[in-house]
Amino acid sequence: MDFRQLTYFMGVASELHFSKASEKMFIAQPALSRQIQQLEKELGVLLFERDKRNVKLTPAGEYLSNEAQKILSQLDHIKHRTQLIHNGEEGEIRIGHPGSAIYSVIPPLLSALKLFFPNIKTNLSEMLDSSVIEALKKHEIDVAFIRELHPDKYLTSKVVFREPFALILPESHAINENNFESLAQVKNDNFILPPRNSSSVYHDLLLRICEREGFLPNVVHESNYGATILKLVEHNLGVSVMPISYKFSSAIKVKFIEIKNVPERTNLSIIWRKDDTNPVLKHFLKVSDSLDFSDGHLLK
Amino acid sequence: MDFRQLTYFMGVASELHFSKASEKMFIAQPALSRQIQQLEKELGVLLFERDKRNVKLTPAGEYLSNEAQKILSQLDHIKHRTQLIHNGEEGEIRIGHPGSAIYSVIPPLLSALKLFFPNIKTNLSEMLDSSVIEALKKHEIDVAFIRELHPDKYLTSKVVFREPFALILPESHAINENNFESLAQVKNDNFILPPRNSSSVYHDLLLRICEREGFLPNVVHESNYGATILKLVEHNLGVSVMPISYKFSSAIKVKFIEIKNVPERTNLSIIWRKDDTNPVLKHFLKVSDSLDFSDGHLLK
DNA sequence: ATCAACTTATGCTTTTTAGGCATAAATAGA
DNA sequence: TCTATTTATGCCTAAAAAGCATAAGTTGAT
Repeated sequence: MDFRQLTYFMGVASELHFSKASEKMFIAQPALSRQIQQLEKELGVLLFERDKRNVKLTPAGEYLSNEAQKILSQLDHIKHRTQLIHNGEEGEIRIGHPGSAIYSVIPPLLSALKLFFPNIKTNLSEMLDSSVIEALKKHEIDVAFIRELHPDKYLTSKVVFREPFALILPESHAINENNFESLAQVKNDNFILPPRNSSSVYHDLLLRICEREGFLPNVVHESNYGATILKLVEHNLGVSVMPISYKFSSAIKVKFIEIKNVPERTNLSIIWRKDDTNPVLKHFLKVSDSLDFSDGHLLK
Repeated sequence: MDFRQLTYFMGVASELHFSKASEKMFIAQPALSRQIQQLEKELGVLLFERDKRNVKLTPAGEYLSNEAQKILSQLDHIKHRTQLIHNGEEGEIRIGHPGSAIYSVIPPLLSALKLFFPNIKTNLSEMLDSSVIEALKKHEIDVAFIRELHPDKYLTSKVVFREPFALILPESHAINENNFESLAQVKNDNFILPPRNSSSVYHDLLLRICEREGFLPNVVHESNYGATILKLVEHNLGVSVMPISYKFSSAIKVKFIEIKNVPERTNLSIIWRKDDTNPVLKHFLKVSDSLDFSDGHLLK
């Protein structure tokens, strides 16, 4: 049973006339007759009752024509969707990201993606930098945002966003936007930071700044999650330094004071498998290229 | 896109290895490679990523393999059911019948049909003899039970059941099983019968009997429907003569007295289109042939 | 009754497609 | 570097499909 035969069968079934059907399908009538005969022979089923004058469907033919109709249109549909997927216009992309990215690049990126590729689904997983590499290699995600880059043979990455740090203070803290001048002013405060091993960027950059200011921060609490750190600050357990995009996290009773007049910035990079040929990824990268994540642009 | 190609594609998709797949499907590996290439070319879609060492599905190939799987098994199913229908083991038969047949041949016939052909559906339409011929010719029904035969070029019929008449009396009537001897005893009663034009059998047979007994029945009500006649008798509006199988209609307050000692009988025939090739009909006729509807057998 | 018109089936030939074999090309691993 | 492995390509053969001519059967008109 061949799709060609099935198509021919549908032609005859709708015309109930071999000659007319053969014209419509641009083949000679004997060829058509024989294809139908073959189909009937293969099935062991008479599909048409024909005398020399009239052609009509048998009950089995009736049934087959209904079902074949469905199958053929399903097939068209599948063909079409396969092509969409090939072109990357349909599909899913699984994105790993640090919590902070939710406050910066992710919203405009998803909007743009939806706009240009309405049939691409996204699947977001918040994860720590330390899990991202493994998740990519295990094919658990297709692309990720990451703050800290480790060169890797199988991965490619690109910086997409660069932002200053902010000093995070409890509402009641004496320092504010107006009287803040440098980190030296909090040299005696307790600090809450991510653990050194899971995220060396903050540490190293912060240490560099502090070093210039002539002190070492006294870390009394550690947490991997930005939201947790914010809560601890809110409860007066210390101060912190975080990417300024956390300002948009609607954290309450906490002050964000941009640390200006220092060169240090934190990067957000996008990272993916070098050999990933999924066309959806290409579109994702294209869309993220097209957006302007330049410093501050998204932080208004 | 060809059914064969899809099957080959599924073979490679499940093995992810052209050579192994080709062995499993008993064709040479180059032939298989080429068929996949053709499919890819036709779709304009890369289905496998192959380097010289590994073969894996692209996202589009992944999608297609899921869908093709479904399509192929659907197709198997359809093939099978088409064959069942061809063999008459599946399908529907639409049966026209007079109300009375519900009390005689229909129950055992449907049971037997269900037993031997569990996938044949039946569709019963109660109709008057006068509608049956037209309904058959319009293909509204496939077969019918009928009391009165009119020879017809396009129809074939066969008597399947023969039964005596019964005298139908209201419960209060003086005559009963014991004192009944002949119809002459009700010669002065009012009669309720079907109209002469719609069903001449009762009339003609009844008139023949009455004639022998030396009277003419006085018809005061007419109805086409047995159930109606029984109701009228129940309400003391007259007496009637009907096929004895109405005894099983659970009519209440009505007496059925078999008219013995007369040769007249009413036939129930089965009738169908001579040229009907529907295999379900063949089975239906075979089953009805196999049942013993001999006089009285079903009337215990 | 015969003939013309029409419709599907069959015989034969050509064209197209599929499949096989040998082998190239490429790559991983010893 | 060599071997084993695996997919792709060239070329030929075999099978299948399609075309053309025409047979065979049926209907309806003259």
